[in-house]
Amino acid sequence: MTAKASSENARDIPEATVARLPVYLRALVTLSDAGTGTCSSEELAAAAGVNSAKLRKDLSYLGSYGTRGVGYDVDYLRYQIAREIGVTQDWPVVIVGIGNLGHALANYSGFRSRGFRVVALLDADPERHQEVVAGVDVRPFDDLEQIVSEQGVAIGVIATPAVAAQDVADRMVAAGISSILNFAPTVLVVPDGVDVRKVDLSIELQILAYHEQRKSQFGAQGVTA
Amino acid sequence: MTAKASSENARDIPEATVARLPVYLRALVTLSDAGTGTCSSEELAAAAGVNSAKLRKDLSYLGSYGTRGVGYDVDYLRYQIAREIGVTQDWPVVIVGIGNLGHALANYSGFRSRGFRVVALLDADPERHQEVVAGVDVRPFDDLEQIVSEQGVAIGVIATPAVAAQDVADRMVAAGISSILNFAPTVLVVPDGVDVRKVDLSIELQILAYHEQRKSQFGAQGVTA
DNA sequence: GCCAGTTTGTTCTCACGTTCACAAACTTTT
DNA sequence: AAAAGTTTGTGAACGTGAGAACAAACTGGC
Repeated sequence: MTAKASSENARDIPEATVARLPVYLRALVTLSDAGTGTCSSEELAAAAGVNSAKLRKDLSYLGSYGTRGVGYDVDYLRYQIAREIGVTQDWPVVIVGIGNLGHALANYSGFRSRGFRVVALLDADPERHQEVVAGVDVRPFDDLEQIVSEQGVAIGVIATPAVAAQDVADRMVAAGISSILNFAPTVLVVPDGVDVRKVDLSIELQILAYHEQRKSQFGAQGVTA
Repeated sequence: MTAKASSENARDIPEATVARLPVYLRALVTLSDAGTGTCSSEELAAAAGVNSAKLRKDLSYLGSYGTRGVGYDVDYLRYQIAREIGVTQDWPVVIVGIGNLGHALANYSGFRSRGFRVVALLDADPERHQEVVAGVDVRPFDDLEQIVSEQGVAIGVIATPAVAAQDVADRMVAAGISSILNFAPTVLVVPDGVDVRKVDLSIELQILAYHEQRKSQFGAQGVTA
């Protein structure tokens, strides 16, 4: 903790905005594919499922890419957001844990088409090392370090059982990975400088259950997210 | 939009707190399994990966379940949180779309053990109707209405391709489902009173990519979530 | 060239969420 | 029984996010 390291940089995009940029990007891709050349903040906001004031404010953090009285050029804005997120070039990704979920992730076409390339599938179980999933063959977990350094991997995905997740994370960090997407239902402890995002299926259901329970208690009351 | 329907109820738990309750619950289950009878807010906070002041404030919305100078009774607090979330009894759930991801979800043991029961797997493709996944057989999507009404299903999971998701959601809502967990990369439009939560794999990766890109630009600076 | 219409970018205000700090309430020791 | 030590529950300060509202900047018609 050297000092207040922040705020030297002009562009400080709020976290809430960063989380929405990929949604806008997807909406823009859809519009572009439909042949739309220009769109207003109102249209794009509708496509992204947010309110237009919020959309305009979010976009204003990136710069002034719209034209007053006209709207946004779809392809131009699409490129600017992709550049800001950093998905104009591909990110190599390793997936560890090739169970049911790992299979699904390896086969998910949305990764490839959105700036990510699965360069390796790793599993500790030797029985799986013969398998080929989505055109990539499953390799021993011990190959991690080699793959990470050779391919310059910065992002790792953990799809192992909960008990193994922390060990996998430790090895990933030691190997040089600095961003982890964790599907295992565990809290990961990582050093400063390493980002972790978690996706927890049962937590999402539990949140729904909470609201569902309340709906049935009193008059219906939705929290349409 | 009839009126400001809120605030008639005493217990109004903030959304941010609701999202963390399942995390606390999981930590408590782990502690309980390890034989721990009592824990302080500091310990539980560490296990849940949050700061202890936040934990205490979150718990205070539920009531006063701790003892000053002592801490929390693990099993008692566990029950109270489970009751508040509504997972003391099982919720029947239907999963629509039995592709790779649907398979993974159907096999996910974390649902069953955390208050959810997969009562049906539905898919529009007749080729899949012979399959049995995780002990449940795959049935035609058209059986939705019957299953929902017979089993009293309130929660639906969408694991279809993006193009089908909105149609599935519409059918679910019409059949009486009022909470949807959406894995398809689309913005769903639903009536008031229906909750939607979305899990988007590629968006999570894109958020990581954004931070990763900034790390390599300047001095390392983590946003350890 | 001016005026009416449109749409962005931004300011202001309010609500929500986080963290600190401490009094209240309990246990243990003397 | 009083004092010293713990730990919760909460009030108050601070920071972040959301939405309304409007000025600034553009287009197109006359």
